[in-house]
Amino acid sequence: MPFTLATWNINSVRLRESIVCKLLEEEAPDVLCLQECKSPVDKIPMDQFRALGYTHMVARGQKGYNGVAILSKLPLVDAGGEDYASLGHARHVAATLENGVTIHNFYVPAGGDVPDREVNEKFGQKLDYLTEVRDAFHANRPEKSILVGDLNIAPREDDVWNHKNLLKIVSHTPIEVKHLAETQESGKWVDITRQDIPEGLLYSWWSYRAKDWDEADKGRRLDHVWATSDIANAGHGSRVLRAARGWEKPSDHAPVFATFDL
DNA sequence: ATGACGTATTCTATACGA
Repeated sequence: MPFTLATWNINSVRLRESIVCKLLEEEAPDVLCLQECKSPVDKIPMDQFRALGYTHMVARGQKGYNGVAILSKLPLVDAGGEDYASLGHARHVAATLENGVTIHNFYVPAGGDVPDREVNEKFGQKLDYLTEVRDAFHANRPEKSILVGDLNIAPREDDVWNHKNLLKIVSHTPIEVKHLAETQESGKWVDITRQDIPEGLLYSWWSYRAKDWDEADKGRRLDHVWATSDIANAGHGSRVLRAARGWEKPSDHAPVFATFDL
């Protein structure tokens, strides 16, 4: 049975409960992975989501920051959440579907402003986080798995509005791209979005600070859908719901979708 | 080059986002 999955950095699930419901009603993915819920798990507004058919949730949360959740119409089994780099943050959760597919939902650290770990501890934490994830996949090679989330790195030249201008901007520096590539390689992950849409500019995030985000279009592709190579050929139908960036009181991220025939 | 905006908590200021 094919299923459709979406990943969305929601930037407060409680403040944006209404647009989460709008997405669930209008697009009806089978599974929705959220990042930056900024809420303890027990304060996520599950009743509204449940009423729309999303009766299953696996989540990790904390007060104020971070937080990841997997909402689903399909039954889920909690497959754990790891505190990579021992930051004490809720940035990862995994769940397994009845078809045996495990979904990993990540919110990788943003990394601060200065791309130098000697002067900016957060940048080092971002690199260390990716290194720990890389080593975990190397030690235990995933199979039948999907990895989604806000990875906070736009790896390709056509994942950003201006490659040259962003080479020294956190999210597009060569060392971050290298760390992300090593993490991808260690799990034999296939970038499903770029498998489906191999060419051309593609973004999933636009800053709140632009006067007209749509007109300026200074975006970055920070949100990703990967799958292990054994199921990558089942992935198709990738798209970014750019319109959601223009909804009322939007997140600065747009949802990214993919469908898997499994 | 800078600053632009938005959210949550510590709440009329600060930390964080990228």
